[in-house]
Amino acid sequence: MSESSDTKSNIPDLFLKPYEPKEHEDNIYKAWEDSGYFNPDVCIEKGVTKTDAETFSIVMPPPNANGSLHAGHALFVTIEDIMIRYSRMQGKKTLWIPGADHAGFETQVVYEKKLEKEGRSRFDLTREELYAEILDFTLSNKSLMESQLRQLGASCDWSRSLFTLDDRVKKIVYATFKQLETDGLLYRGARSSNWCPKHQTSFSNLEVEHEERVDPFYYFQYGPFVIGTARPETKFGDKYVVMHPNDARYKDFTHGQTIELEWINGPITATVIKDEAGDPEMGTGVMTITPWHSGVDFEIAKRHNLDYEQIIDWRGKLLPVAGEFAGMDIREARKKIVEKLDAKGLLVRVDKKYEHSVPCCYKCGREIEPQIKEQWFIDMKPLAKKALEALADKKFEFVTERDERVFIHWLTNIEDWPIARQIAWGIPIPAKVCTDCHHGMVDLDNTITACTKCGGVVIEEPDTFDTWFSSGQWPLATTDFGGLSNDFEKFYPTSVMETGKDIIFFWVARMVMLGLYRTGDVPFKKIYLHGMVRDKHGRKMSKSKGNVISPKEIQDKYGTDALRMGLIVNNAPGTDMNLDPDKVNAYKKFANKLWNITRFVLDNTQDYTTEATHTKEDNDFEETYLTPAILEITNNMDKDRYDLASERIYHFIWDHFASTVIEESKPLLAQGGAVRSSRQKLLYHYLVTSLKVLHPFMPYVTETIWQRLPAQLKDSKFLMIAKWPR
RNA sequence: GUCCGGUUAGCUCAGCUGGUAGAGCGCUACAUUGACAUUGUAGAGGUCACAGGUUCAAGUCCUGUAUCGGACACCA
Repeated sequence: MSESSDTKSNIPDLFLKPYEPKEHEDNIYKAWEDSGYFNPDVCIEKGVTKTDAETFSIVMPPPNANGSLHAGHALFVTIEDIMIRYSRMQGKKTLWIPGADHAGFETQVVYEKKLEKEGRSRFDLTREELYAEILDFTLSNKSLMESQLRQLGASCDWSRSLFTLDDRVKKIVYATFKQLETDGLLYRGARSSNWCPKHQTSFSNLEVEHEERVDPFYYFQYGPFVIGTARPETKFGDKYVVMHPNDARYKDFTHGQTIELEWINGPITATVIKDEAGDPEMGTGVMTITPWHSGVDFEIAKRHNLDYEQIIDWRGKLLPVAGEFAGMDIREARKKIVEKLDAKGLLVRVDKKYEHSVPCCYKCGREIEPQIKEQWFIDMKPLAKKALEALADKKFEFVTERDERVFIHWLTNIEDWPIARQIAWGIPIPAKVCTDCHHGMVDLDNTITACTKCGGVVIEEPDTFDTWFSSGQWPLATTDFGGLSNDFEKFYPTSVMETGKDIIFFWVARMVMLGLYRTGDVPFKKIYLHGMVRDKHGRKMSKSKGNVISPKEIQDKYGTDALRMGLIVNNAPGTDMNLDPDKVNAYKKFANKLWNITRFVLDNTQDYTTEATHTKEDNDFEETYLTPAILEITNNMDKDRYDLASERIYHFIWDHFASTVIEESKPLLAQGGAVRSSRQKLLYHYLVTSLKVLHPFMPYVTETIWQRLPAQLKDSKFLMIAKWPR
């Protein structure tokens, strides 16, 4: 072929070797980032996006900056990047704001484990020292985490990246804290709280897991009564005996009546309390109460204005009230106390198979010890009411409808939120506490020197915020609410909140409530919740099972595009998805298939000129197959069914484009003349369309190919900003 | 206890507003200097958990059963 120039004939040669992801991904990402097109302002500046274009924005759930990204991160990055790239190709003003989470308690736990390995302990360090060490640790992890986000192909706007401890965040969080006080929605009070004796902090109910257990249930003689308990170690201070007012068995006892009886460490005086909390069906229908170490008991005590006393200290050891058992760990004391009561003839019987659920620390599994503690609480009912109204008014919606009912249920039954944590790693609570009357005062400017209520001496609040309190305001911080830029006006409410369904209460619900509270508007219009990533047999990934698959190792082996496809195809929104390396491998092959398709097309179109026109047959062919395919794919994209869209694209390219169109083209191309040039035009059209619709899913291989296509075929320099086909 | 989901090919899962089943992997046989062995062609394999019901017609809607799982709440 004398007329083909050297440069032309070299083009297919670029595709001679199989597609090797590692050779291209880093360069492609760098080219994207350098182009500035991740930033919508740059897109407008350079004429890629129209000034009056529709806006599409997502706030990224900031990954914890305390380790490597796991498969769950890879999933959310993929879903959100698909949304973002699709939106950008549709010409929308598209913004994806990345960030990093200091992840308060989570990170402190990770760091404590690291300390333990080094033979150190958090309790050897001052708060300031611990904070400084964790900050170093977090910042170095943050950059590692960000480079992993880049490798996954996240087309987010790094110029707007935010860290949850940045001043901008604190400023908003503090203002919210103050406003809550002003509006009477913040209070400090003694309440039963979930205390972890290992981690030395309290938790909200969401951070407590309930473990099903079978334990012995002991019946003891308590004066004239037989009481049942699974927790003998709390019984030292029990001097109230409670029963239902209508329980006929105990009608001879009257409320307030005192009874002398022999107990663990000698004779005591007990008082009879008639309260409807006493369940006649449970045990003997009689119980003693330990208000300091049981939320329910505390409520009973408050109703009847009873005394309460701490029995177990903050480390889980018995206090002097336990007499000879003082200082003993409760886990050990339990047996010993039963032995002693048995020796005294007070053990009536033991039911060995008592099934119940025990509250445990979600992090270490240690039994939660309820403790009365002065705590900061937010009155959630008014906030929840607004959120429910906004949902009813369709201010926002759920993609996965079944989550809506779960959301409503939780908000309807919401409890007050304890927002203080007794840990160093977090945003300090800007407040003073009165040492006399325990009144708490928000003090943003550090100006309060005496109690505003009683004039007493105040001390600085040592606790930090629950990390979800600040995270709950993340959409405000990332869109620069109250700041100098006009991002808030442009991008709030954001278009979609995409995150894991495991944090629907922790995070999503609180963002809705706090967003509404501060701005009067919801933080996002749509909620897309994904499930958990499991191993290929559907088992939860865990280190102990040894079935953890890191995104990095999958990317190294099969490429980022293949990983993304493996996470998306055939995985319906909101369902748990299983990551199978064999499936990922199938998409590695697919990338290569596309690579070779390109090679074939370029090989057979070197004499193509843009003046070529379609024959009627080819025109009809496109109308019959290509146009409906684009329509169907686009429809599924618009319905957030990326699982269906990606599968359709896969089969369109492999079964239709490669197996049918290309095969049928071979003899037609050989005919030459108008038939040949028409086919060339059709092949190009198929190729360009395929690259475009596949790009949100497999951005690297499609962009790599795009960069190697002749300029005459392209409507933009980068596929990333090319026009979505119609 | 309250609520929610699943049960479809050997494995992992799709199947939208009802019309006698699909994908990936795996398996079997054959092909191969032909854009691609990271391939092609052909094929085996499913009474769609079970029992009733609605319907001309039910994985697809209703009721119940079994079984697995999840969320929330909670106990003495």
